[in-house]
Amino acid sequence: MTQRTVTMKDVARAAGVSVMTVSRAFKADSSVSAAKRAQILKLAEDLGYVMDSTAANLRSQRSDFVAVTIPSLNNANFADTVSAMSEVLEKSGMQILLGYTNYDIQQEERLVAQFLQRKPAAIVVTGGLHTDRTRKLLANAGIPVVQTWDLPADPIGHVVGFSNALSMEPLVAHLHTTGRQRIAFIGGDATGDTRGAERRKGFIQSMTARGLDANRLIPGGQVPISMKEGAAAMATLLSDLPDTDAVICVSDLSAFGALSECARRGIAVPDDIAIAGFGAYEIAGVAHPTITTINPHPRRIGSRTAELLLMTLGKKAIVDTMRFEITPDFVLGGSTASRDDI
Amino acid sequence: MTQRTVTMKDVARAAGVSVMTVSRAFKADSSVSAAKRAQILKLAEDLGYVMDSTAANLRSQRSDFVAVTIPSLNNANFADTVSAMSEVLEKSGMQILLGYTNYDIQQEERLVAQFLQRKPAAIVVTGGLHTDRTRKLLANAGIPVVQTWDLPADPIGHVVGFSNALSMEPLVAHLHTTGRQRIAFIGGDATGDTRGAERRKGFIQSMTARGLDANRLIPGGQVPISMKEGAAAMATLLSDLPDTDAVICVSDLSAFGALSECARRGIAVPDDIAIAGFGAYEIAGVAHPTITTINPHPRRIGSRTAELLLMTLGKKAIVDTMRFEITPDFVLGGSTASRDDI
DNA sequence: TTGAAAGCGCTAACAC
DNA sequence: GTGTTAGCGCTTTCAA
Repeated sequence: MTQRTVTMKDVARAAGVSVMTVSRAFKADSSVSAAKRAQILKLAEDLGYVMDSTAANLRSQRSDFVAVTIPSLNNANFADTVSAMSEVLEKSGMQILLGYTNYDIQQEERLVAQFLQRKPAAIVVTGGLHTDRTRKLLANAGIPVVQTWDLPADPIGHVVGFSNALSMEPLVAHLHTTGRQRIAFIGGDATGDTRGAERRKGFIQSMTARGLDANRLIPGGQVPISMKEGAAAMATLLSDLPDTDAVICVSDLSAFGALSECARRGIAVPDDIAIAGFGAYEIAGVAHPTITTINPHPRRIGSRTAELLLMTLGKKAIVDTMRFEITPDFVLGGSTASRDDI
Repeated sequence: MTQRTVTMKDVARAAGVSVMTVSRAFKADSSVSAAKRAQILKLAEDLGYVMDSTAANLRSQRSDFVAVTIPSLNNANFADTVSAMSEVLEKSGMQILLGYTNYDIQQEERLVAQFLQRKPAAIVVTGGLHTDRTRKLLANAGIPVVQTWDLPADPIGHVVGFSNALSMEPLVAHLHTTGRQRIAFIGGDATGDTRGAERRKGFIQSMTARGLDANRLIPGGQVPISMKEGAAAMATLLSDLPDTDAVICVSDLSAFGALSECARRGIAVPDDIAIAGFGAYEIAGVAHPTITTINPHPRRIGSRTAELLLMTLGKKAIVDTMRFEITPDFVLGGSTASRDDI
């Protein structure tokens, strides 16, 4: 419980060397004799020395961490993206500074401003919609910027994402070709969830392109639309538009809520109504029946982002921006089996 | 895209004042004239100035962030704890530096070491089991330490948690008094998940105290035991010990997996077998039937921790350690309804 | 209310 | 291989 913190100077004095030698002993690639290094590291450990990376970063004018903002901590898909990113980055000795925006671009602005004060090596944000000030801060930060989980029309820097709108097409195609005609959409109306809104927009486009009625839109409520809200929306759908024969939900969580509401009411899925989701969350593969969904490959988004950063950070200047497009995959579940198959 | 970063000096020159005045203008409580402050802040914004908190922290020898480690990002309960903590802390202008250990105390050691290099104002860890070096690092850090989600016998600093072992008692009591005799336990065997292990231990104690057989223990597999593993464990249970009439799962996620396995096999819950979980995850309230569970109040753990820190950080020295015990609540669901009720 | 000087702990740059 | 000097951008301290 010593109160004065042990500094490099203390270690240097104890080892009878200069602080510079101690500094070098802590860097792998330097030119300290092996014996001296071992002695210094041992001594440092005994003294309880902890390097002050605040000072190191200030002096060297660089840091070994990447700032990342996600909409919500409590979302397995974003968590997977961050985990995968982290696994790649930590191999190069980099860390992630994680923050969440609560699906609020004002909150994002505050977070980005705070993060930039810490001088990260790069910054990764989720989505392509930001406040003007956030855009300005990011553009002027002088570090690599990556926007993920989206394909912004007017990107700030690098992009690793997919089209949320186009991701709905395989679902609509599948439902239509398996004989569904009156297809509804749950969610995508929540303020802040731009990706959900994009998916609803894509649903409308795909329906309209097929000459199907795209007006069966059920609001999902507060962002992030959860299981309970999915169940409530399903209840609304069943009472307002009882002839609906299929429903696409903005995520698997709401789809599971919808599914459980059907179970509760004794409505057969997929016989009476087909249900599809988005995200390929674990529950889609475990629910009974399993839920047809779209896998946007969250881990791939994370690892591609990390690889991109490792490439870029080697360079002295930000030469040009890159754009990685991820292709979401259709995942067939029991919840949309065609009636003929039953 | 200017490459040289704008510093306080640049702002000072532009405003025709000293850097000290600029510095003061950025602190709320200082003594700069209102007009000058407004002018300086405006100028700073125009120049794209971003304060370097690396330098500020180094000079002032303090920081405005709290380091937090959790076992996994992908866990709604830990996410809730962090969210609640964050909401309280940000009112005092503090931020959270979040890292996850992947349920591995070696990984935790690395993370704690890295976090301490950044000189956080305090550090919060999940659980009470750490490597010797982690304990030493935490004890010597000279900052408040909080262990959460557990009640360690030999705490390092403050504690905000509950007894995972004792949390099983209400479940066993409930199942026993509603006529269940042959009760199994799924999970709690995964290396790294000490809280799961504690719950299994508590299950055995509660069963033994009632003179019930506590040997129906089904391994859940890799940590964190998920829905799929819960389903697989249920399959094992049903084939190995078919006369089992109730099962407690280490978490609601595995409980839901178990429930869905029963649905798949046409086994009636709770008629043929009762299922209970732990954690009061959203799915427990949405599944059909709803799942009986224990609510450990993850948000309360987070907000209590944050309040404790705000109290402590005001003081100059760490005076004495505090211990907040959270009381988990029993939540009755349909998955354990007594047979007479059916 | 404002400014000048000093220095937080470390590393870049250069010397030997 | 090792040491010396200077200084990263800010805030503490003291003076005016």
